[in-house]
Amino acid sequence: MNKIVTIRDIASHLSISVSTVSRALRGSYDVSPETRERVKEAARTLQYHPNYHARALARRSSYTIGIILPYITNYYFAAVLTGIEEYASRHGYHVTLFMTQDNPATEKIFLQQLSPYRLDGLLACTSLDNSEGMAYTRLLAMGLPVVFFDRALGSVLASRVLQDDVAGARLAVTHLIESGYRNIAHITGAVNNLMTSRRLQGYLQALEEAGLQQTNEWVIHSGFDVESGYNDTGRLLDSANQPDAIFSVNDRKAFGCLQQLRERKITAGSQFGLVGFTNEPSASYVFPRLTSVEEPAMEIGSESCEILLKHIHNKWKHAEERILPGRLCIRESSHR
Amino acid sequence: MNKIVTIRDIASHLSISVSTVSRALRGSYDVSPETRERVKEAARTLQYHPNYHARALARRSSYTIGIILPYITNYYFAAVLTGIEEYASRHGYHVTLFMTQDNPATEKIFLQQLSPYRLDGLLACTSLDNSEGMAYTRLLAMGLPVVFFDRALGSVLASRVLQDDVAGARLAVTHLIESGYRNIAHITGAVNNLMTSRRLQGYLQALEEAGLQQTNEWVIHSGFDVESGYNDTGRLLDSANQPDAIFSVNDRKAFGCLQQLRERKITAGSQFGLVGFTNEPSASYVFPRLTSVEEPAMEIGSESCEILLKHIHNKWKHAEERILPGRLCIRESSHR
DNA sequence: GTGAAAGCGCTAACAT
DNA sequence: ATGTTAGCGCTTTCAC
Repeated sequence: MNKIVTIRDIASHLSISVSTVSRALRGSYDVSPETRERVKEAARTLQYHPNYHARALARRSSYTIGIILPYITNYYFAAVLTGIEEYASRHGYHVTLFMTQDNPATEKIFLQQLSPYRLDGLLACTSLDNSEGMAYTRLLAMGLPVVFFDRALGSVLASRVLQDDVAGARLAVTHLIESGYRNIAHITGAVNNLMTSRRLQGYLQALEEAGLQQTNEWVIHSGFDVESGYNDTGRLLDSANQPDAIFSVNDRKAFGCLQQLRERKITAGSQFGLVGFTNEPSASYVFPRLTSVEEPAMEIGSESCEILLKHIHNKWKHAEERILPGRLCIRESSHR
Repeated sequence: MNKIVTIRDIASHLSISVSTVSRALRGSYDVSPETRERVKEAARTLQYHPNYHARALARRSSYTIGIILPYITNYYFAAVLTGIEEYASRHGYHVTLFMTQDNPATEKIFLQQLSPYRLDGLLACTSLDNSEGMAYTRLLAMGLPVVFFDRALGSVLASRVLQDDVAGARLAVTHLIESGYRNIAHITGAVNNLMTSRRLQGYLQALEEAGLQQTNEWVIHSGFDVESGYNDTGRLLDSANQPDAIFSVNDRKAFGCLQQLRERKITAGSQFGLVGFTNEPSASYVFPRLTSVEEPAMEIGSESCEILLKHIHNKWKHAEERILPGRLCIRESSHR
């Protein structure tokens, strides 16, 4: 590495003191316009580049936030992260990424490495099976602001940004009802999962509001993937009490559902209604195109980052919960 | 923020010197097992957390690498980034993310902020319209190792990891030919784009190898999105000289193609052959399921990170180019 | 408006 | 094997 140009070099080059250079460089107070210009000019010609670690050390703040999330190969998280990065970088913050692969052990390891001496704040989406918030509580106690997004630990007192799963699910199911479907099943994830239970709740509410009967038979809990959707739909269609529509907890399961329907020569969007959740781009590539509840992924990202920065700047002292509404994107799969 | 526990505190608590503590803490040489244990014990009880910025300042190395890329909402880049993050964190490196939105101006701004005083290395995928590599050359000259992935600037002498687009395209087209299709068109991106020209080259090679005639009519340049695929396919099917198969430069265009075929009641996978490129997950959600050339996205990520770390550790002095092969995933859309 | 000086927390010679 | 010490580059009182 070549010799490093520091503010000291600028100072001696200009025969002024380092403190003046320091002040001039971040265009701050108490420095005459002329000196400021001379300093900036010198910085340019000497090819000065600030050392962020030195700054972070002296200032005890690094202008860097950490993001903990399961993965980014699914559209939803990629969009959330995009929202975060965009907001953060627009406000002068950098973003370090920690991908847990949805593994609580990996998450824990990351968490143990972190501290306020490294990061100004943390945005986290916990692993699915993570139940204990100790590591987060420790970080908060050390003075590191934490904001949860999408998934939050109930045991940890921190701000959180979630989407309105209940309302979204109600929207979806009400739409199916209005389209003329009456026997609406719900395929969803594991029973103890928070997202599962919220979307189920919305499903049940919608049925109730419409005076439709609820049957346990029509609620199938399994995985969140395409194959589970395929299998769940198979089970429903094989049962004596066949539904004529399905509300799927997410798009991926809905894609599996489409496949199953296709194999049975059941036309989705006329004989059979289908609505998904997430509204990933592929929802409009499949056939028939999938009606889906759009999750406000980018907004979740940017709003959680906004809250985090407020915490960092000490604007907000206490935890806030923000719940963002979704929006129904109506396509062919829910026609009648 | 609470009072900070430093190695000095541990030292005085144990009545030993800070250097011993420092050495003991990163389990290094020249420290007796007993002291090491006592130090680690004290660190735990005193709730010591290392200050990475202080360390980075003293060591002139931050164990952090930067990633510049256009976006992550498409599957390919998300997978590459996953490969990078996984490799990096497994080797003790952290990853800071810079998303350019494929905008050269944004890219340039990021690049100007960066320096070896902040990062140990940089992994970059340049914006599509970026032609000038000055900023990268400057960084390299400052001693910051840079490795390009997926897209590289010809003008910059740095290592790069790319996929074998030519071979992949040849694979795709040869497969169509072997399936019995003879009139194979190619829908692709802008003429001056590097990916476009490489995949086109593979397409032409395959035709030539099979002794099939090449027609300019059957090569359509437009955008990379679904809609372009839809439109391009429309043009081809409206032309006097109709193809019976399409090799699409990517999956998204292929999805548009499927839509167009569907509207015209042309059955892909029997009347008409179709192969895409990328093999994103949705390739197997659509109907008929899309045959596609799988891009080794994760590997591109991990291998570029591997090369970068070698540069950082000064193992490799000069630039290396690595070209990874793809693999054809055969599904229904290319049957006959 | 500008300067001197004391750190920020850690590392790495060098000495012992 | 352990200690002493001089920084790493920047910020920030506190004087003037």
